Amino acid sequence: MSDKPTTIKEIAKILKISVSTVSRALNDHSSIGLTTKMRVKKLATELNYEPNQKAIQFLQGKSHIIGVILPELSESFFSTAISGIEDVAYKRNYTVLLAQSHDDADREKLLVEKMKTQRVDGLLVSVSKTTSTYEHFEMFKKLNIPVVFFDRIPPIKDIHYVASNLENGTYEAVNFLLKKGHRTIGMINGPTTLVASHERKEGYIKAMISNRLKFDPSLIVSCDLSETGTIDVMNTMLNHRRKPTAIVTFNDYVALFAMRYTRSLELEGIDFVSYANLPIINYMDYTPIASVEQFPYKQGKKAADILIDLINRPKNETGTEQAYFNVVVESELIVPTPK
Amino acid sequence: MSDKPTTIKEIAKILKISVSTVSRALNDHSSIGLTTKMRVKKLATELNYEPNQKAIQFLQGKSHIIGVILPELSESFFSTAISGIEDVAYKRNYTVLLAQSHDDADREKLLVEKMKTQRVDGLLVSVSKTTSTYEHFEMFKKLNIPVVFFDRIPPIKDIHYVASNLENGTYEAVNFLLKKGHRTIGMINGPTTLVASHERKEGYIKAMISNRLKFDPSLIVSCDLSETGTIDVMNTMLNHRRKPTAIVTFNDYVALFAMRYTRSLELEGIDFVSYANLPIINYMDYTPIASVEQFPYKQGKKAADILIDLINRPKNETGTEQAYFNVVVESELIVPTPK
DNA sequence: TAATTTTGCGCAAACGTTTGCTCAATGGTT
DNA sequence: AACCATTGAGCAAACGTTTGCGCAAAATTA
Repeated sequence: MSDKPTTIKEIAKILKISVSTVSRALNDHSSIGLTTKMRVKKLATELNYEPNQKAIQFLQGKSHIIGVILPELSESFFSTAISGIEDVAYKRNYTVLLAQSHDDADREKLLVEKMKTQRVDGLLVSVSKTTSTYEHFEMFKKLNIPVVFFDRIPPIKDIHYVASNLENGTYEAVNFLLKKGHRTIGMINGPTTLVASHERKEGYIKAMISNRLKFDPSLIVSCDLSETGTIDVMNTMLNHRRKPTAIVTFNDYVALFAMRYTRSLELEGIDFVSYANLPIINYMDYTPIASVEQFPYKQGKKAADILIDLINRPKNETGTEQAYFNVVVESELIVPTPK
Repeated sequence: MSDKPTTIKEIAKILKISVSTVSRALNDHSSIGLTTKMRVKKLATELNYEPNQKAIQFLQGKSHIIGVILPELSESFFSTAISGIEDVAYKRNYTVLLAQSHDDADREKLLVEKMKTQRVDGLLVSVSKTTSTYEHFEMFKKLNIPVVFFDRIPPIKDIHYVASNLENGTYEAVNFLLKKGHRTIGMINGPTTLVASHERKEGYIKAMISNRLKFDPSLIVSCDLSETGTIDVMNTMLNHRRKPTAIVTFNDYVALFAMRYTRSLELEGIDFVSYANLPIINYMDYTPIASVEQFPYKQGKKAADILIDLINRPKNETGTEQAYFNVVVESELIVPTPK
């Protein structure tokens, strides 16, 4: 019966016109008469015709697939981002080829190869923590396949990327705490190698300065983000000559560790502000009083949009300087309304 | 330079042999001489040849894409499952076309259409909460495209599915609580329409009976899984003539709601056991003392494997009864070792 | 009315690969 | 020496669609 999908040929045969006419009619080409168009379209819908994407993609040398390589699909930040990527891809008629590196540089490299084999039209990557070489990405550039980095940006030049700017979010966070009356605000920052750590620090400083307060560098401490590391820096904080009454932490995990620790010491009254990684925070008993939202969904959308734009940009004339998209998604302080 | 990928044609031209010979040589066809094979393969690797998947897929009428429709990508259960699906698809050379229904039946229907348009070779679905009609899936059956349901199974006949059996996990959970000395065990179950609710109940009953205890149906209450709903049923529980000393909850969210509520009443000493949805539970202060693991990763893997098997099964001779895969992944009680 | 433009449509090539068929050359058997 | 089997390789079709080019008929202009 309806076993094999209808093709353009069959429509042509039934209507006794040529395949090309049918094709053009369906694509609303200007050189086809209105009546013919109508007839073709009518029959097409009757026969439930749907163009064979494979054939089109093959013919046009486009796979209409974008590769997405992320460290961990099951991490909330990334799965939310995927959600955004998928929504855009869907809307723009692209397919998402998904892969996860599990934060392993070797596997990541393999995946990049695989993506090449699959002839993806573009690549969206959040690099693994352990990635230290980047030739596999350079290769894509040579092949003229656009690559957009996303959230975790490698430290190389001439790349497209989308990342969140944590400076202003942090600024708002610190400002919020200042407005609440806090004067001694600690910050548990991440490793100094991360761009993200630097941005957080800048935001902190900016907030202090704009409130005409002196910036005390010793109130910002680096942390390896583990639980024991967090406890260590908390001890430093709590023994500081100026004991903070509020603390900004690098992420939700650190916040939870720190809060758990202070409670175990039966310390009360320290306000925590964090960066939103965990939607589940809504279900918890003790949570930061505010958090900086990084909009992973939005970031994913943006990155996908840029990638697809790049894929469809007019052939870059050789010799012309290539422009690089460096998009920054602003972060924002979210203060939950108490229920 | 290396702008356009190498094709089989170029290899043929360089070696002054025909395209078909090259193709066969690369595919280790028996009718090609060893020397020719060697020459071809050597040049192929030198030229970095990689077959154009699109062309092959087009020619063979196979897209090598499996569609995956899930309610929410960012929910941990599903993103973990995806992880498993992706790993299998990757290994078996399939591409995952991802889409999320956001638990909206209409969107789900649209997505199914889209999948059809994209000519997926197979479909993996966890149906949305609001889905109540299933013709769009029937259509796939007519087109001879296999569909495997997964975790959330629609209540219709003659389908392939993979789901977890919660009966034995629940049995273990209740048993565990009984061993701990509890005699009055409550259960906050989900809507009675769900298969999952039924299985949980069966497991509960089985555990009671095998311990020679009387089963009290009034200790099992249905809940809409919302926070207010949870509080309602908790009130019922707490005012029960036999107040439970332990409660099995439908999922982690319900457990958290319930635990928060009991703490707000300054009630202590009720043990909770839940079903593992949330990895983040490790970071929390108050958690269930045990949980039933449903192995979403394993389920995803299994479902993907079955789907791809179905895709590649020999053409089902008309008239032959079709066999349906109904795979059950056993659940298991996990008791965290206290740190 | 003749010359020109416009309109509407068909022909055929192209995309990269696989595969059934054909066929020549080689080697082995009577 | 005549015959057959095997081996190795080429020809060409096929998959479904798009698109440049060509061409006839109709419509417009001069």
